[in-house]
Amino acid sequence: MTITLDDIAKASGVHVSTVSRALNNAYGIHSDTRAKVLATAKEIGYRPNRLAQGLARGRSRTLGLVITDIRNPYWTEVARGAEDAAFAAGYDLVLCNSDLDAGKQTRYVYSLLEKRVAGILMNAVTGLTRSVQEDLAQWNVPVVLLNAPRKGSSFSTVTTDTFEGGFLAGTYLVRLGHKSLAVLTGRVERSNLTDRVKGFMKAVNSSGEGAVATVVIRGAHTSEGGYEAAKKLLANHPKVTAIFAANDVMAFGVIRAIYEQGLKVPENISVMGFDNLELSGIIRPPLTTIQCAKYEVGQAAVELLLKLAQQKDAQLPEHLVFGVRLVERESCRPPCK
Amino acid sequence: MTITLDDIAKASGVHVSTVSRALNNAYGIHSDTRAKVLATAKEIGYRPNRLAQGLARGRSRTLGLVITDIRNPYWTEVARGAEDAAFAAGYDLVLCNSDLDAGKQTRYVYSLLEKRVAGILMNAVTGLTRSVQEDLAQWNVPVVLLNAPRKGSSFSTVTTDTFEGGFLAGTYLVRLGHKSLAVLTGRVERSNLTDRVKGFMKAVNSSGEGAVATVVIRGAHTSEGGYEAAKKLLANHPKVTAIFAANDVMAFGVIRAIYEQGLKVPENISVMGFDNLELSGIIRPPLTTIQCAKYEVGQAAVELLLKLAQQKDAQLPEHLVFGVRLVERESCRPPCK
DNA sequence: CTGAAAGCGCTTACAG
DNA sequence: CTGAAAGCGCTTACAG
Repeated sequence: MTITLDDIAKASGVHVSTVSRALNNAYGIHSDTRAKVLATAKEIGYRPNRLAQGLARGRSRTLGLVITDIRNPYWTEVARGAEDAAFAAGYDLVLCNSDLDAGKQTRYVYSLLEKRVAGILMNAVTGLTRSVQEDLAQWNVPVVLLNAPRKGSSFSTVTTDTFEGGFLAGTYLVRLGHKSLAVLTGRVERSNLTDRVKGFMKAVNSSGEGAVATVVIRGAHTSEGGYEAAKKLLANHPKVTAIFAANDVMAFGVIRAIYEQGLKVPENISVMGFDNLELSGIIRPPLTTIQCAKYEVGQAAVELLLKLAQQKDAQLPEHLVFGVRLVERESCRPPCK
Repeated sequence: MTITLDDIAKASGVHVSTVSRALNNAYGIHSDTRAKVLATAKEIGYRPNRLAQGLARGRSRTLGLVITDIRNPYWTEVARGAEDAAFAAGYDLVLCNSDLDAGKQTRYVYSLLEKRVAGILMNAVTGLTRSVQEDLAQWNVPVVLLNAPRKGSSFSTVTTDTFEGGFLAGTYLVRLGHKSLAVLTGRVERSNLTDRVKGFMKAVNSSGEGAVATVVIRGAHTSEGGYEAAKKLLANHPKVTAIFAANDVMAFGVIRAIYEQGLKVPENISVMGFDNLELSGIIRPPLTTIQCAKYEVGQAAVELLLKLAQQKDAQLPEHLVFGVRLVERESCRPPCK
């Protein structure tokens, strides 16, 4: 039923190995032969069996993308960039939502390995036990991490300068005159968030303006998480005049919580996000936030992965960092006295 | 370097075919043998080569998901539902963003076919030429479409009752007292949108209230598309008091355009969406919209796909339709006189 | 430049 | 219940 190399071989009167070479554009093939093979392949509607190809070559043209959750708009953008780059290179992308669950993450990784993927893009290896991480390194399949590099790790990374982003945010709010600031961040495991918090803290504490950002509240990095964290914050720390949410989605929840209390943004409380999602410019008030690469991160990560995959043996890990920029919109202003 | 069935066979003193049967839990294996094989497999860290398995079995445990764009939150939800269902069944999901581009769609389909996927989930087959569609049917791989069934098509579908959704929206706005309504919809090819517009029109025209919804403006089904369409509408049809956007994302853009004109929602103009995205309850004003299944659509589509894949030969197509429900929030009210 | 053969790592009738 | 063998559809040294 399905058409194989052998069918082309018979139809064009050459050996199957010659057909293979012609199709793969290998050296040492007479151009007439190649032309004939290509023509009959097209004529009889040949479609290569990628499974057989992968088995023979020892590697498939597939990439794995393991992220927390595709529903987080940040990852959605990253995924789109990754998929576009993969498609452009003739690879396809397997989507894996780990929910940052160690068990799922591990299962995904082994599943990808078993498929002999050409490379793996991952959110983070936090959650993978040391033994799984070693296993992963043993398999000698290129891995690019999408979070900040950890010292001693052998994995490459493509990421954003989140520390700088946090620093910009902190500097901006302090300049606006805020003295009592709060940070809403995600769970501890997400080192990314920690970096932006560190940057923010540094800006606030080193400003010499007497501003303080003692309040750090942790919640899920979702709009619901932001909402809950903000409610807690408003109840316990009424003097806070500016809130830095660790990402825009959390900021959306923060704004909702503030309005529910009968307060307004930015009149009563300033709110800043991080990520600059498309929607952040659309909601009201338009959100002041930190612009960072998302699509480009996914794209660059795939390109790096493919480059690593091209190389013979394991190489030194590479680290790519994208810059950030503050996007001033309407959700922040000086505190009212 | 990699561990194969043969290694297990040697290590446990049985033939490779016995190892295969033990691992696959086939009938007619002595339980002691199985136990021993399983134990040594685990001990030496065996990982099956899915490529070889797929080749031998003639099918891989992979599913393809071809959608317009993962960045559209509607598809994001569908994709997550699909991925969860696939993961639960031990399959993985290849993500394909077609942008509704005929060429890309075609390339994706063939790419999936070449990988011998167990099934394909697709946005729509519009864009595929008749010959590609026939080709697809020939391959005998189950396909589930995520849009309304077309008569004469042999593909199964899992979808939402968008006509009813449009009807609910129209009925609601007319009851509120609106006489001059507008619809903002997407490009013509997206039959889904057409159905919801038809339902809306029917409700308005059959209301007996003298309401009219003549204005239909087409734009991209993105927030930008909604923004542009609304600007045009506001300029040319100042009497319109209610706008039905074909999806929530467009509605976000509509609201932005209205505020930019110095008007307010719902004070001056009511706005309704369709989809009930998570963000629709978070923005201000919270959006009145039509709730429809998204995650569940993806999930059900994968389950149907897997069911079809289980069956021997081609079956009659199945059609699953999810119901809808109006979610009343704050973006609509009676028109001011 | 091309053919013949072995091999990639599994599965699955076929014997026994 | 288990072994031996053929086969899935390619690729790739090895000869010539």
